[in-house]
Amino acid sequence: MTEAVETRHFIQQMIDADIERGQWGQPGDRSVITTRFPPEPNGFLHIGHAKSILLNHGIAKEYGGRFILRFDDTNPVKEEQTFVDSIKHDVEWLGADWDGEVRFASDYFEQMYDWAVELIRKGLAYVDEQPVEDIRAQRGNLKEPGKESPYRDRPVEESLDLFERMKNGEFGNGEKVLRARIDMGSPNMNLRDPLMYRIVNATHHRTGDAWHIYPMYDWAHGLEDSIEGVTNSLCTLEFEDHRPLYDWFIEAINKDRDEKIHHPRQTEFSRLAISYTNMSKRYMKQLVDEGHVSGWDDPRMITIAGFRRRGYTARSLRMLATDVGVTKFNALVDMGRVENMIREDLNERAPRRMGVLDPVKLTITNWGEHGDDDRVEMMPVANHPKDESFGTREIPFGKDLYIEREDFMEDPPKKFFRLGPGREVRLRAGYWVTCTDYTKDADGKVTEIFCTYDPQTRGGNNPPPDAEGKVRKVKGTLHWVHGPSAIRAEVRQFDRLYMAERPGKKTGNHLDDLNPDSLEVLDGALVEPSLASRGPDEPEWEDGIRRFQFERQGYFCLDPDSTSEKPIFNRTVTLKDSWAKQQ
RNA sequence: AGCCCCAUGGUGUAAUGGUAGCACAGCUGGUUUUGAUCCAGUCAGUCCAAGUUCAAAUCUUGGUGGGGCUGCCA
Repeated sequence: MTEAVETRHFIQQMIDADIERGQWGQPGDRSVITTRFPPEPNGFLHIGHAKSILLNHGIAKEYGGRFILRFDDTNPVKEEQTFVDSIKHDVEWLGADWDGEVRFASDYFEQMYDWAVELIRKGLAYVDEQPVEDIRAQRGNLKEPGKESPYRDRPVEESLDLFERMKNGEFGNGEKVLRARIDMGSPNMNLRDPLMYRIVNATHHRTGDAWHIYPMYDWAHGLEDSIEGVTNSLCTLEFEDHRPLYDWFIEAINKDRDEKIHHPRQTEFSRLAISYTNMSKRYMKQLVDEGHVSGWDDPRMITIAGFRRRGYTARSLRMLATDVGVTKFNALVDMGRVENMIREDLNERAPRRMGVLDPVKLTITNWGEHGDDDRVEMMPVANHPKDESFGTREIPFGKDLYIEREDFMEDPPKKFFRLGPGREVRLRAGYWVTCTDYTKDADGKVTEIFCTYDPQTRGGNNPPPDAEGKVRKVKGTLHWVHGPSAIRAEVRQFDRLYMAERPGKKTGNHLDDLNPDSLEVLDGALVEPSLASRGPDEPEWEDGIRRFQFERQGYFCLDPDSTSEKPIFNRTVTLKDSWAKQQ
């Protein structure tokens, strides 16, 4: 055994060095470290956001600093209060508590405006009034440099006047913009006199009609970070080319200024990508809008809400975030890893139950040999095979049972360790039974299985040795339910939404890769009666969602659609199945 | 094509000029009243080329491959 060495990712190492050097104040002061998660409230959060949230929150906590939740609400036409609410809920659910009040970029509009005026005064920004097409054409392209706007050198007073009138709502949408005066010949497109403000005459979800101009991302973002004292502005790789602009704006404000504003450090890391999924908000919206899924929280969706409804725990997502690490490499994480994380968590924490998803009737023919056909025996069974603290419960066993249809074969191969004519199996925590007969309907579907039980195997225990000292053995153990006491339930089984590793890669349309069988609803499942109410062995799940392992089947959670008459269970993930793999 | 970024087993990730390690997956075996779990073992890697150096996954140069950038979105 070698010592487990804690390895620190490149961002942690950079922050360590910054602290040592005194980048943010006194050398060695860790508590200044401030991070933020800056979502735009225009949709639901997905698993990729979870990585970012957990990274930012984790760093702030590790250093004893602050983590800020800030809504980047700079585009009134796309943003809504409902998204603010759902995002707050998701961040909270993940366990990423933020420090202080939730912030909004819109709270800083006045300050940003003042700084923009300063830039105009310094000759670093100007009002352009060309049509959008002209501005676009003048930007040039990847090979050719741009051309300067005819308004680039207009007098400062003129820009000042126009900018104020833009603010006052004197112009229509798109009639004028404020641009930074940088370099139309820069090989970095972001530096070709980028827009700072555009005119949007729309009602903002928080500021109402107070503003007619709204700041662009590049101008606004660094200022928001600066105002909040963010030390480390962490974002994804595609913003790498924006960093020079991020720095330029802060420096432009600080130029010729006595009181310098805080200059955060932007660092980029690779976004989370998972096979058989797509993180595109546009794609997800299309799935919802066109009804390919039931909503943003459809358990097949990779939104945080979707994972939650599927039965994933926040802990499993945190484990995943740690597992995938933080790098600049464009990695593709296998969906199997995500599934392993929830298995690992739920294996430890989920109490065990029995439920038969696709039932077939099994009758014990020798149960009532002494005239007591209705006899029901209560069988004790452990709620967790490895953790005694879960305790035990009692489940009823009697003449009329149900087992899983796939656990019986009329003509089973040798390696099939389950039930077949003449074969003996153990019914978990029940008795050993031997199949003596079965019936089929006109379609050839098995309708009922007849067995005898061995009274010497109560609790599923081995029978006593025979005269020669040999103990009879069985290869298989099946789950089952007692018919008269079982609860009828709906079970929703999910498979991956897309069949392609990278949806849409081949044809350009992700819908082409949709899995037509991603949802299977089983209406006639039967589960043991203990599921009717919360058992003493059920953990205090932080989100209140009841989760179980249905033995030999997988992990399931109770869906909010459940009623008192009919519980609905969502299959979170199957158990690992080496038998299925053999097939 | 201009600029920027990236490259270690199948996958993800360490090694910060000095023994290429860990996890997951796979495979083999053991335990097992879940074909689960658990345990043991095992397979498998530095994109290519040149250079610097006693020593290169690590530094340099060139190539190859992948990603990003031409919204009045963020």
